[in-house]
Amino acid sequence: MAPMDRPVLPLGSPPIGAPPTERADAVRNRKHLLATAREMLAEQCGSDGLTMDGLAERAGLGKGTVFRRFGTRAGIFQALLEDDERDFQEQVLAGPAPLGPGAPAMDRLIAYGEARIAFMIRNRDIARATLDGRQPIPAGTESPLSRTHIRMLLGQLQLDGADLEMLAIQLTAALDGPMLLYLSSSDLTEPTGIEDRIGQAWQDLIRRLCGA
Amino acid sequence: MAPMDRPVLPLGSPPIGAPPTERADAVRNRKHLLATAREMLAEQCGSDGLTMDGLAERAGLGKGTVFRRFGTRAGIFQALLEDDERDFQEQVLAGPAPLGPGAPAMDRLIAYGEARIAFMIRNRDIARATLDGRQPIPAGTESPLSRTHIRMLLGQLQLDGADLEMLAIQLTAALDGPMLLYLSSSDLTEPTGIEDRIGQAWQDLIRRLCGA
DNA sequence: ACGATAAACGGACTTTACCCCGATTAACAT
DNA sequence: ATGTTAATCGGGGTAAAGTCCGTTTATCGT
Repeated sequence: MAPMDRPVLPLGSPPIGAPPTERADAVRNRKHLLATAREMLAEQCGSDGLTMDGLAERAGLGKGTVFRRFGTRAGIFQALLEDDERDFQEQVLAGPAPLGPGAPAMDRLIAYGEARIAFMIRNRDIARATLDGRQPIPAGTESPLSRTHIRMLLGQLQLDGADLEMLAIQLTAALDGPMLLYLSSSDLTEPTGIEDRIGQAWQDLIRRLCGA
Repeated sequence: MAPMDRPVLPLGSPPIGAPPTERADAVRNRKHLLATAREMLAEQCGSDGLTMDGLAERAGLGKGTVFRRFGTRAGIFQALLEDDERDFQEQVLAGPAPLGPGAPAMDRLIAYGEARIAFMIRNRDIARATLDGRQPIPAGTESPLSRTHIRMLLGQLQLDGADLEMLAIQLTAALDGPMLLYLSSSDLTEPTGIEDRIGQAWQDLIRRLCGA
């Protein structure tokens, strides 16, 4: 018999705990499902109308596969949003200042807020569909990026005596909350320049926070 | 034939547009349903386990009635939360300072935040269950009180040049967001004194905003 | 009191999210 | 190449949300 203590993990991929690699067909199926989901969203204009059965059938796969990949209906939208966040994230980590590195922390914070607001308005339907009242918490997906990035920038400001972790959570909520919870979809669609208004308010909030 | 231009509205009750009065049996049934819902929540410890069929059966009513009264599953939790908010609201409007009137606006704002945080932690299960990703927006229920009250207090502060409506929305989000979206239920249950920590962060946030 | 009317009731029906488990197939070592 | 293993695939099954419409009942004018 072969020894049982040889390393099973292929040395790569996500940390520990998650299955080391994802089988090739699984990867292929996930991409295919996400692409199909986007098609359906584009055609039917609205996150309703995207049903699990419908998605499975259109993708030519079994219903079980869809659920194993995404766990829940909200999970699909979380995956879609995560996907859209990828290049956004790259702009933040390595793009031009002030969104990217190189500018003073406060300027980056303001720039990040404005970019995030635009992103959330653009993707408001998908973002709202990630919410699921019966699931414990939207978990990872919901702005681990926002929270982490804001936390980092706060650390570079001179805010003595503040609980930076908690402040980061509050600011993340102040950033996403309006689009996620408090402004109706029609508010966000109106040509009133609501985006600029929210952005302006964010800038004002940050400036006051910094005592400037 | 009787003249058709006599007033049909019984001169009272909500503004215009809504049916003037609610029939007696409708009122009775709503109260009964809410009470039954509370019983079920208390017994089964958790907002799951409260099903529309189950509620209807236990209340001895038809399913159609439940849906006409509350529209949706989330609607039940919104009604429950609204109900719980009633006495909270009274403390705010007419209770002792600094939560009630009589204290400086900043003190009231801080006191309101702390009270609201405690309230949201106490009712976190119900509050989260009011969220429904497929519905346009949690609508009225979701903190018209918070937003309005915060807006009012902001008006009493000397924040020149701020968009007070939008700032009120952002602060409402900063207040409810942590419990609603970003802290897991286990975080909120831990005996770590998380409540004080969030409250402290809120106080700090408000003080910085006011430049103090 | 009583009849007309509009609202509320009730439960069967449809749709959809989510579960389960036997069949299938990729990944890897020999 | 090929056998072994473990994960994936697939689709039928369950339960719960939400809809519909015929029936019942409260309300109000006479």
